[in-house]
Amino acid sequence: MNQSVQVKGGDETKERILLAAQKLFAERGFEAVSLRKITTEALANVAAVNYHFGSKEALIDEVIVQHILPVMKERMRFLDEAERKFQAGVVPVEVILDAYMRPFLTVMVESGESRELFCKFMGRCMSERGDKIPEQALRTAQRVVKRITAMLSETLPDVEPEVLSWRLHFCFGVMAHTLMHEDTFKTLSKGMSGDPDFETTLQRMIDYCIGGLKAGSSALTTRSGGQSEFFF
Amino acid sequence: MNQSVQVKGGDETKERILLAAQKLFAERGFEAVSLRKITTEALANVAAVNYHFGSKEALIDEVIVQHILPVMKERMRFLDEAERKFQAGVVPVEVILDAYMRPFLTVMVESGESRELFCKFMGRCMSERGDKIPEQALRTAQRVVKRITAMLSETLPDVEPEVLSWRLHFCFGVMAHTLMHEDTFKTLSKGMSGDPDFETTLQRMIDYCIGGLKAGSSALTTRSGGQSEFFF
DNA sequence: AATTAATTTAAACAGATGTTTCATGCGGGT
DNA sequence: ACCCGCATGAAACATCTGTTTAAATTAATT
Repeated sequence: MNQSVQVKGGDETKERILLAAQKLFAERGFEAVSLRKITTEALANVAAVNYHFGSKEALIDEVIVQHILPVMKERMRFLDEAERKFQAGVVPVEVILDAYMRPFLTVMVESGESRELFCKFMGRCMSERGDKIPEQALRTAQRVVKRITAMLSETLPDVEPEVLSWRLHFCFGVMAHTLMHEDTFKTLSKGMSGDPDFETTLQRMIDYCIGGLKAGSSALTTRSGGQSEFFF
Repeated sequence: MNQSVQVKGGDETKERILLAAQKLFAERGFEAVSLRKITTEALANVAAVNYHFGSKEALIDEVIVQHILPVMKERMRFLDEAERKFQAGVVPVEVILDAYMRPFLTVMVESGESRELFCKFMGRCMSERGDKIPEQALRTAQRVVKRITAMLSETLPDVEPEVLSWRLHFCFGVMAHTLMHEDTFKTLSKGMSGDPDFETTLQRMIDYCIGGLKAGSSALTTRSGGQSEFFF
């Protein structure tokens, strides 16, 4: 029994690098952060990155997967729960959207990460890396989106499939933009209302997206709802 | 009669650089494109950038201003038109949103730029440069957003100011994400419907955003609507 | 035609980039 | 004890980054 023997300290270096990378990626973006900055922050050697991960690109992929997979799994869990609860009829839009967006909150909380860093990182994943998600995360993401699309079209049978696909992507846009700039938006609410927690932001996004998904459409119809390459 | 004397060919080099920069920025992002790649594409010397613009950052700013200002002016024009037309009562949401989003289309058309490049460039402006718009464009952008916010709160008096501010930013998100990934989304509609033009995309965004702006909100209220630093 | 200014060029700048090499240290296993 | 696989470290790799220099070229003015 010796498969990957790191009984004691093991590769705490690897962990430190992953942590530093996530922080710096969140703050400055994937392209903008150099390996030196990462390894300095992680108190490690430059070569350690290529030793443990193979390349910068591979490091990026691993940080992304490590953050996205839990979100996807949580989404699946919420969707399961929703379908169990509403197995009599269709699942309401707000429940689907909640299952889609809330995981960001739950995963953030249980990972104990700072809200700002987590949000920015996720936002960057969507806006800077939306078209090159690592294979591993991609498959899960595809399953989630397919499932949500299916559930939504049951709940909103009046919305044409193609229009629904577009509107779902609009929901992505809302999320990506909001996560990215959550810290900036908080100044939106710096009256006496204090620091609105993420729960408030979440609810605002959901309210808005419900309205968007249910909206009437002004004629202009085309056929066939496809699937794009975006899966956050 | 000699202020900035470039009567004939003048600074066509400057133009070529601006054009090449805009193209490459659209394709790969601001940080990712080097001056060498730009000057090679523009058939110019590397030093030409620093000669004509001063620095890479200044070049970026100029490309952005050059693209954003026309959009802002067009928005103002549409808003004027709308207020003239509806001076009797309030301006409908769809008209405000149209005035806000359509300028992308009109400016794109009259500048004769490729749709894909134009969209991606604008999308990148919003998602990568949202928090550092050059001063010149910032002032105009602020005026536009202030005005739209004011008009919207007249049209939707039931939506609290703070909620409305958030929802307007959600509209930004929809636009940014959509512009960024318009080319990808087009595969969404590659049934027999052919290539949906931007007019269709525009209408879909507007429909969705109308729904979002008008949406009911689930309790959860706080006070005071502020203004953030985002002005696209 | 001579002078001046504006533009373009090749070359070099100092520093940063991702990656590789090779020597060193550390740990348990037989 | 030895050895071996794993992990680290300092240094060098070649290439690329934005910017600057100073000479060469072009164009406009007098």
